[in-house]
Amino acid sequence: MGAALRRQEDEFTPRQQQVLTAALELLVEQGERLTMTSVARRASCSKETLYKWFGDRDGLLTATVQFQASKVRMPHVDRRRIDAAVLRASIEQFARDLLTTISGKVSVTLNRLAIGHAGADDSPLGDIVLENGPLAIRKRLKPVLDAGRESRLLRFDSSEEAYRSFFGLVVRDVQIRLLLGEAIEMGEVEVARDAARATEQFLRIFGVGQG
Amino acid sequence: MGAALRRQEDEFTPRQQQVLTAALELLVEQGERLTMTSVARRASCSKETLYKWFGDRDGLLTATVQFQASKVRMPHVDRRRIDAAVLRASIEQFARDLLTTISGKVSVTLNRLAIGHAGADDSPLGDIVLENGPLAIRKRLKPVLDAGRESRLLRFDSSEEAYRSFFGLVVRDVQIRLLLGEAIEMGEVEVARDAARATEQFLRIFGVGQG
DNA sequence: AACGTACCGTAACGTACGGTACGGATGTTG
DNA sequence: CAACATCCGTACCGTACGTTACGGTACGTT
Repeated sequence: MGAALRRQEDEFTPRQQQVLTAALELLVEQGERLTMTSVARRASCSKETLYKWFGDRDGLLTATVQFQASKVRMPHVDRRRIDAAVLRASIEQFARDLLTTISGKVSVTLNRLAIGHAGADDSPLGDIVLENGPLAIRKRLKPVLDAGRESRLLRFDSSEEAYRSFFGLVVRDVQIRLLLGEAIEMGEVEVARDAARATEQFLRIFGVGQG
Repeated sequence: MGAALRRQEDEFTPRQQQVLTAALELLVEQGERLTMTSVARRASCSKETLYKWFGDRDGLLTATVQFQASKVRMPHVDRRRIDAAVLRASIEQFARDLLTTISGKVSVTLNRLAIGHAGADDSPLGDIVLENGPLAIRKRLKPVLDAGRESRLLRFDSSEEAYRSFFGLVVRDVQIRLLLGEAIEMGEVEVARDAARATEQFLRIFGVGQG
């Protein structure tokens, strides 16, 4: 997590945040083919201002991703005492959060953007997106997993490995299919069902006793 | 699986295959920003020929993806009789295949390409890539899973659902991290280790008895 | 009132690249 | 050889878009 990856929300003036919001909208609507002209028009600002504030097109895109990342504030859950029911509920909640995040339009759009840029230049978009999405949830989940282990409810060697299996069980092929353009219905019902199933399976693997 | 998604290898003349190979190389090297000129130069052909053969840039890219897909011939495994050891070995082999495929440079490149195009136009690239990668493996794995169920070695309601959990356990966050540009070492050793772990976990969830 | 600053709107520039046209070389058929 | 097809090499066209330049306006400061 380099200094450039996280950025405080108040580093952007309100007017700049309007511009970035417009850019994000256009990104969701049109993807990578947004033009500087379209952003200026949507945000009712001049192109000169865009270039003064963000340097160039890449700077605008980077700022947009950072802006979005700065909006995601994570409540920090850290439980010392925990029982089986609380543990299960916590894990299931994280599964819901993760699924909701990655199936959202903004997430799909920004992941597409970062993936597109990962091939060519060495822009920091990939790191920012990675840091903002899965890794953020992982940071929050880790103390829960550790507490579960200390309470003899979970068994694993590395919380890193446990989290990655959790990620796989929750996300499965949903993310890649969404990125590839498949129209998958992921409403509250589907998210809840998948989260419950993933939690069940996770506890089957890492839970102690009958889970 | 529409007719356009699969294409026989011999639908392309040898010279055309040379051109497509060159295009694939450039795609891996430079990603989406390959130009028609660069393809013509690399393949020692004229741009006019490119347009005559493939229509336009999108047609060339589509043909390239189809060409790559046509090269992946899958041996069809279909076992009627099966025991626990064979089942485990088969599943583990599929896990290795899947991991090897998705962590390959060509796979990463073509997935990036298809994801980039999924945002804007409705090009068939996404479907082709999906069909060629995970779904191809799924088709091969399904009879094995079914045989496992019939032999009372596995328990699941839907083989579709079982496969998707298998996919998640195998791939985890590797694919998205690769797509986002992270340099993950995935040699034979890592693939084998991950495949063994995923198989273990899969059997823990879906296996009957102590697995 | 005068000035500087910040910003909008728009016109213009430069260029990269998709796509087309044409000449010439090579090979094939009759 | 003649006629024709295929395809290479290259010059060229049109356009979209990133980037810059510039004139005009609103507003705060002195």
